[in-house]
Amino acid sequence: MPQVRPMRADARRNYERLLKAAVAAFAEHGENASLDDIAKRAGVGAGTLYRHFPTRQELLEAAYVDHFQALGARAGELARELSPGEALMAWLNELCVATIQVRGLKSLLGSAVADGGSVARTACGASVQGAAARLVEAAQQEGVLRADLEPIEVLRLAHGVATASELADGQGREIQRYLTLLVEGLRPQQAGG
Amino acid sequence: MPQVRPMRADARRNYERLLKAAVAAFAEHGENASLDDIAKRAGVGAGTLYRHFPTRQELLEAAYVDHFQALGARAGELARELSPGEALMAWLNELCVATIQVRGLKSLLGSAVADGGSVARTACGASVQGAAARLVEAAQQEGVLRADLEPIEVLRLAHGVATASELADGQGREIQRYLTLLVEGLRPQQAGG
DNA sequence: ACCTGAACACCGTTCAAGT
DNA sequence: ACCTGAACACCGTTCAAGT
Repeated sequence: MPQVRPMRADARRNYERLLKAAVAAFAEHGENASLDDIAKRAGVGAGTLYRHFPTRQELLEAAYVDHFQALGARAGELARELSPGEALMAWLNELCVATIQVRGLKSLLGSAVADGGSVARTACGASVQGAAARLVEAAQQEGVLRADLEPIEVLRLAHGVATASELADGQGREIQRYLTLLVEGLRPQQAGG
Repeated sequence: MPQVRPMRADARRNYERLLKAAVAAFAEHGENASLDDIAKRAGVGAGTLYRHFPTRQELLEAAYVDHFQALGARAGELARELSPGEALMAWLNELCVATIQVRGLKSLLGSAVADGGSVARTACGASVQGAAARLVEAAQQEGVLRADLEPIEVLRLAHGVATASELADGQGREIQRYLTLLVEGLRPQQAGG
């Protein structure tokens, strides 16, 4: 393990200023917020931004790492409070709400579940995938979820539900309905089902 | 009805060149292809592009109108060849394939089913929505599709399935599987269902 | 009525010079 | 080792001048 050298004081301060400015800018303008503007807001040169965050993706991940961790932690809470099936549904619902309502988060969540996505093994992707794996497996053992589903497939389908809900009203009032449709299927329900 | 004045000969020629260049550029670089490059390829000034197509969206719609009409026509063919349930499934499958595989088409299909989308009442949006309405209603009358579904909801969910499939492999090998999951639901299948 | 292309504003990215 | 900010390339959009 190579020692991680501590940052020089000015570097550390600039890093934190950049992160703070990025969080604000992404929240305000979405994932395509101007990098130049972020550097300006942080009071640093453009080159300094690139030194700390060579790609927009890396800056996005750093800006949203708290959200990802919160989603992961939330899975544990729900698993303690609810039955496996209910916990999975409740968590997917919150995931979809965050996907739509937290500006800039959607593309990051998308790449966290994309095939070969660069985020897949970062802290961000890992926490969401780990949470999904635990909830999905518990629901499968209870027999309330198809056994042939991979956790990442459930995440991808939830991303699809969020996308569909976003098309419906841009806010997320249809998330519950579309999630239910996904779980129950589009075929007519059996009487007494 | 105001008479539509025929275009001046040079204007008409430029319009067609722009459209041809746009089709090629969108196919090559996706929906964000450079407008400046399109004008250059067409051999016209940038201003001429804006005169004919004031927004990127309008140029996109013009470039993909054939695809939309083909999708609409395809619904009729499938309705003649298959049962209502099968026709709907087959058409949604083709729709998802086009969503993923035809470069530049996805965002246009998205806005065609978005709430209050500007495309909703253009020829593009109308042909897809009309096709979906006929297939959905036929399937509902056969009793193979939930009666509480609006056609546009089915289109939105299909867009979600396409998105999920795109995350899976970028091509569409999972479309059939994810569509089936949507129709049958994520709950375990009943024995003999 | 339509076209051209220069002009402007904005953004991402790099890099020489500075500390 | 890190920072600054000018420089470059690229793009979208507008508009004065031209036919």
